[in-house]
Amino acid sequence: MQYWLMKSEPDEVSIDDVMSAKGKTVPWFGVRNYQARNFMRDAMQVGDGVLFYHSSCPEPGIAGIAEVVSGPYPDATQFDPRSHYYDAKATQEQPRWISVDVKGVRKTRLLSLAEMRTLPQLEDMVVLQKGSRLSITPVTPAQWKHVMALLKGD
DNA sequence: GCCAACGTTGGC
DNA sequence: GCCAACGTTGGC
Repeated sequence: MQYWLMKSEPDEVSIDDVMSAKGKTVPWFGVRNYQARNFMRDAMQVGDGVLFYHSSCPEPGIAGIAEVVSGPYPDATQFDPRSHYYDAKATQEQPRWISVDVKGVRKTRLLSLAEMRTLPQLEDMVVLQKGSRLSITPVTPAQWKHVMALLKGD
């Protein structure tokens, strides 16, 4: 059992989109970075906890709690020429990119990036490190607990 | 829109 | 394998 922070642009998939999706579950598509892909492929397990983070938006920050509900499988968008995420070098036989399914647990108040940066308990979070751009980053149990406590009831 | 930081590509 | 050029991310 591990914990992750996963970034999504709310214009594309917001926490509200997840909570209103069928089964509150969405495929995590569009990851096109090998490090992030490898986390999904090699480390993530069903039941892992996810901090759902809104990025590239007016108020970036943690917007909800989710969980991993599938193992890795090929990301369908890599095969779709009309998709923004199309990858001509990917084939059905040899896919390059993968998805996992993520299920919304609950929407929370926004724990903004600015607030996160004020919390000493979170200062070592990978996502807060200078220059960190990875869309999927590990979260320690202590960090997870602290965020859960902060968002309890919100 | 700016720009720092990082990732990828491709020539050599 | 090196590394310059270019592309992307993402906060501000």
